[in-house]
Amino acid sequence: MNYSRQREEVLDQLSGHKDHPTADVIFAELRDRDPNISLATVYRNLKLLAKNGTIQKLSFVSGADHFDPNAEKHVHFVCDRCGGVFDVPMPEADTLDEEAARHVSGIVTGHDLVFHGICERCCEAGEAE
Amino acid sequence: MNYSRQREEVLDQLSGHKDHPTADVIFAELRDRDPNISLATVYRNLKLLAKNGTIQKLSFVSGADHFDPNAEKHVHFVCDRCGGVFDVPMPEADTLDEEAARHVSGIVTGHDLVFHGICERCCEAGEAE
DNA sequence: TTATGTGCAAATCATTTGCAAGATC
DNA sequence: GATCTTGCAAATGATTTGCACATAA
Repeated sequence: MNYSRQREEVLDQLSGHKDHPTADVIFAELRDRDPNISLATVYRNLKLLAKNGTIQKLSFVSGADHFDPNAEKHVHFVCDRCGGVFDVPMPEADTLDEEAARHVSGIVTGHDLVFHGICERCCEAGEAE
Repeated sequence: MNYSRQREEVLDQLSGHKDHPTADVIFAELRDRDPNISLATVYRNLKLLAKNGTIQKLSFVSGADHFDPNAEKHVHFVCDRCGGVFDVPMPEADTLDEEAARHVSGIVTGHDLVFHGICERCCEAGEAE
């Protein structure tokens, strides 16, 4: 894989997010810095970075895919009000695959665990009304 | 909601599946019985049935949405070889929301838990090679 | 006979791809 | 200079929608 300025910008921009944005959010933000960057390039690089294990693609939210700068598998939380995707530190989830293996007749290789609800920020915004 | 033959057919066809098919699979199957049914009608009725709680839409598999004739929340298993989606009886998952609430600063209302792996049938097919 | 539901085709949204031009090694 | 990457526009796949016609209550 050759170096590319655009790829570095994409990774850079994604890394600055604590929520896990979609490709078009990254694209819109990058356009300010680099008005010529194209959406296709953002998609291509996010895909590439996910494939080589630098980042992680989150496909479990309905609608567009989200991207997580942390490639390690972990638990997520989706706010059903604002659509934001956040991390959940939850070590209890580490044993889930072994538990599932007892209930499944095939081979279990991993899992996705995603909680839904209302994030702190949206809860506060709701109270203020 | 009025009665409609097409809606009944859609529910009927979905209910006959132990895996959880996509809209276009249902559509292709129904075309045999009812050559005039349209894909839009299948989508409309699946959406309607999901909204009124008769069935459940599964959006966590990448690619097209899958539909589950059982509207009760439960654990799923996705075969990464054949793409099939199956149920996993796993009572341990019932306490996950309470556990997550301890790690999340917002409100937790539910979760999706999906295991990945190779289903029994694909395992057997693999051995036979 | 009014509200709903249908079929079709066109529209929309997310994502990918072909291709000629530009950047990297 | 050969290979990789980009930008753009067109293509693709999943899903939705507008509209005139058909059906249910």
